[in-house]
Amino acid sequence: MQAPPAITRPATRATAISAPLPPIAFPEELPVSARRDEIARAIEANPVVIVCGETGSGKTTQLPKICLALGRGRDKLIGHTQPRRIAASSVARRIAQELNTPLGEVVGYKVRFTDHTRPGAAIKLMTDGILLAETQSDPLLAAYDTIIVDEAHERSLNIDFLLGYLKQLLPRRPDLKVIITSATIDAERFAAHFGTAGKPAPVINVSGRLYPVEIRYRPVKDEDDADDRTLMDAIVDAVDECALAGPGDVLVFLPGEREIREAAEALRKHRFGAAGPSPAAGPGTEILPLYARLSAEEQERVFKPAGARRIVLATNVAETSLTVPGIRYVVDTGLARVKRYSYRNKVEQLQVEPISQAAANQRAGRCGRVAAGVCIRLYDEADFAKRPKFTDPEILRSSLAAVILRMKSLGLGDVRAFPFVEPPPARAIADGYDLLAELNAVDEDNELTPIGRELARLPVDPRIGRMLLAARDHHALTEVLIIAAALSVQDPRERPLEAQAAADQAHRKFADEKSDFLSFVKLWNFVAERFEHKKSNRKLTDELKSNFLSPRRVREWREVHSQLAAIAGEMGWRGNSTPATFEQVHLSLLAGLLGNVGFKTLDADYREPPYVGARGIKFFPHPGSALAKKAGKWIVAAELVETTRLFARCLARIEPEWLEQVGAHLVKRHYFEPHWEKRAGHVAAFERATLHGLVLHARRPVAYSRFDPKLCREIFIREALVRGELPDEIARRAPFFAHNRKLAAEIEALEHKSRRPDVLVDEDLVHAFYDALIPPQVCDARGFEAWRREAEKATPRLLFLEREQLM
DNA sequence: TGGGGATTT
Repeated sequence: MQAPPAITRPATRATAISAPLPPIAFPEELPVSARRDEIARAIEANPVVIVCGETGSGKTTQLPKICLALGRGRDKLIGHTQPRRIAASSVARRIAQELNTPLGEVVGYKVRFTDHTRPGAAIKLMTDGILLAETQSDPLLAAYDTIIVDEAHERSLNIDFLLGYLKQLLPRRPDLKVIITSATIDAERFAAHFGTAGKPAPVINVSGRLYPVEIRYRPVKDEDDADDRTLMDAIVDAVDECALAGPGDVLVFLPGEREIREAAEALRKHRFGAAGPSPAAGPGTEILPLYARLSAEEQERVFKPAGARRIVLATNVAETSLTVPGIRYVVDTGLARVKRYSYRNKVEQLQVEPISQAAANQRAGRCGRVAAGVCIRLYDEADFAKRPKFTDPEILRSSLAAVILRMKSLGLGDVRAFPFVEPPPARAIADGYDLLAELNAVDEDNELTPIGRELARLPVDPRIGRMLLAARDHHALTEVLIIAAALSVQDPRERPLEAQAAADQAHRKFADEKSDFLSFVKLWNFVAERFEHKKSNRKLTDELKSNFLSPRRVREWREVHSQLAAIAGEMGWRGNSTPATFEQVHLSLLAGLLGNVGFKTLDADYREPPYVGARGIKFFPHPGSALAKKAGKWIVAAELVETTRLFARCLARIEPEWLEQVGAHLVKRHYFEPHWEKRAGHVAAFERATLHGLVLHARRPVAYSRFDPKLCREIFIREALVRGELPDEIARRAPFFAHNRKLAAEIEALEHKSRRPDVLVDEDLVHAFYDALIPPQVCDARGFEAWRREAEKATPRLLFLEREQLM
C-alpha cells in the first residue's frame, strides 16, 4: 500500500529550520579525537567506513560530531543506531551535553514509546529496530545523509537485517555515508560485506583506553587430579586468588540464575565454614547477584560502590548490557545459556554452552576499565584455543519467520538472494516459510496472503500477531490484546530466589485452573484497577511490589498494550464490550499456536514426558503453570523451550474439535476400511485426521461417496444387490429384489442336491448384470431407488434376473 | 519439576 509521501515521510529539513550549529570540540583525551582528520577523510572518500574502537575509544560520542563537523546532518539527519534503548537515550544525552545544547534540539533520540527529536535536529540516536521500522515508510531512508551503525559486532537480528538492507540500498543512495563500528576482530567481515568491485571498505582502527588484563587459566579439573572438584570449588578458589592479588571488586560470569544461587551459597559457606575465613572474607565483603530478572533495586546495589570488597555474580547481562563499575577481577566460567532454534523439532533451545573466544575476551575486558585487571578463566588455554572465534550471529540461531515476513512486506525480493553478512541456510529459510504457512500468512507460492500483509503491520512476533487477527474475527480482541501484550514482554511476575513460596502465594489469586493465558487477564484487571485508583506513584509501586509484580515490566506491558490497541484502532478493529468466552479467546490464541499443541499420553510422573506434540516431540508442562498437575488431554502452550528438558510454558486446555476448525488448512485426513452400512444404505469409511502428525481422531465414521463414488458404486452393487444387504424398507418396495434372491436360493439348493457344493451362484455374473444396467452416478440405496422407479416405468422387469443368466 | 540477553511498523 502506497500512502502519500507527505504523510509517510519522517520530518525532514524541508519544513524545518536547522538549529544553528554549536561549536564542536573534541575532548583531546579520547583516542578517537587524535584520529579525527583521518576518519573524516575516509568518510569523505568512501561510501562505507568501518571504525574499530575498543571500549573507551570515544567512537560512540565522537563519530557523530566528526560527521557534523564535515557538514553532514544539515539538510538531512545523521542517524546513529544503538542495540539498546537505554544506550540510545544516554548517548544522545551525552552528545547533547558535549555540544552544550538541550536534548532534542541538535541531538535527539527515538526509541519505542519515546520520541525526543525535534524537526531541525542534526543527530538522531535510535535503536536499530527503530531505523529498521522506518524503512517501511521511508524505503530509501531519505531522511538521513549519514547512518552510523554502532556495536555492529553484537550481530543481533536487527543489526544483520540492517547491514543487508544498507548494502542493497547504497547503489540507490550515492550521497549516503554509512559508518559501521565494531570490535576489531569483526572488522574484516564487515569490510568485505560492504566492499565494492572486489575492494573491501576501509577499516580504521582506534585504540581503546583499556588497561592491560592478565589472563590466568585455572581449569576446574587438572589433568593429574582425578578428584571430584566442581565448578563451584573452582569459583571459590578463583575468588580467593583474586582476593590475595589485592583489593578490588570481582565479577564472576555464570550461565544462569541457578548457578548464581549455587555460587553464592558456596562462597558464603566458604567464608564462614570450618576452614575459617578465606582471604576473600574481608570485613563487609558483599556477594551480589546480577541478572536481568532481578528487580531494579536489587540491580541498583551493583552500581553503588561500597567500602568493602564486592563479589558480583552475573549472567551475560554484565557482558554487554550493564557495565559494573570498578571491577578489577573477572572470573569466567566460560559458559553461557545460549538461545538456539532447532529446525528439526521447531522448538527453541536454551542450553548451557561454552562461549566463543570473542565473548571470553569481551568478559575479560570488563576488568580493565579503571586499572590493570586480572581475568581468571576456569578452563585451560587449549580449551580456549579450540573454541569458535565468534559467537554465532542471532540470525543463524533464530526462527526466520519474522524476518521473511518483513522482507516480503518491504518487497525486498528473494530471501535467498538478500545480502546478509552471513546468509542463513536454505533449510532455515524453508522452515520460516513453513511457520508463515501455518499462520496462513503465505500461500502455496510463498507469497503474502492478505493475512500476511496485515501481520506485517503489527510490531509483534508473527504468532502473536496472528492471535490478534483471529481475535478480531472471534470477538475476543479485548482479552487477546491483553494476552498478546503480555506474551510480548517479560513476565511481570517476580519470583525472587529467597521468596519463591511467598511470590507463588501472591500470584495464586490470578491463577485460572484451565488457562494460564487467562491469568494474564486477571492480573491485568488487578493492575488496571490499582492504576485507576492510585493515590501516588510511590504507593502504587509499593502495592505492585508487595504482590511480587515488577513495576518496570508492568509499565512495559501497559505500553505495548496501548501501542497494539492504537494500531487496532487505526485498522478499525473493534474490541468486544462483553467478555469473550473461553472458547472465543482460545480459538484466537490457537490460530497463532497450532504448532504448540499437545496430547497427553501418560500420567505425569516426571520421568517421561507426558505430552506428545507436533512431529512427535514429547514435552513436560512447565512446573510454573497453574495447569502443571492437572492439565487436560489436549493443551496448547505459548511456547516450547528446551532447557534441562523440553518444557511447555503458559498452558491452556483446549478441545480437539477446535483444532479441526482453526487448523483446517493443516489437517491431513486419511480414509480407510470403506464398507457397506446396511441400515444407512450407503458406503461408510473411517477417517483418521492428523495435525502435524498429532492424531485428532483415529476412527471417525464418515459417508464415503463424496471421496470415492466409483468405489462406493462397486461396494453398493456387491453388498446391497448381489449379497442382498439392501435396507429392508427399500427392498420391500422393489419386487425385482425378492425375485432375484429367490432365484439365487433355488439355484443354490439345486446345486447342493447335485452334490456340487463348490459351485454356487457366480457372484461375478450377477455383479456384471447390475453393473451393466445401473448408471455410473448411483452409489447408495437412495440414489438407486430413485433411478429404479424411473427406469422401471419404461421397462418394469428391467432388473429381473432369468434362470439361464445364472447357470 | 524451574528460563541468557536485547529489540519493533
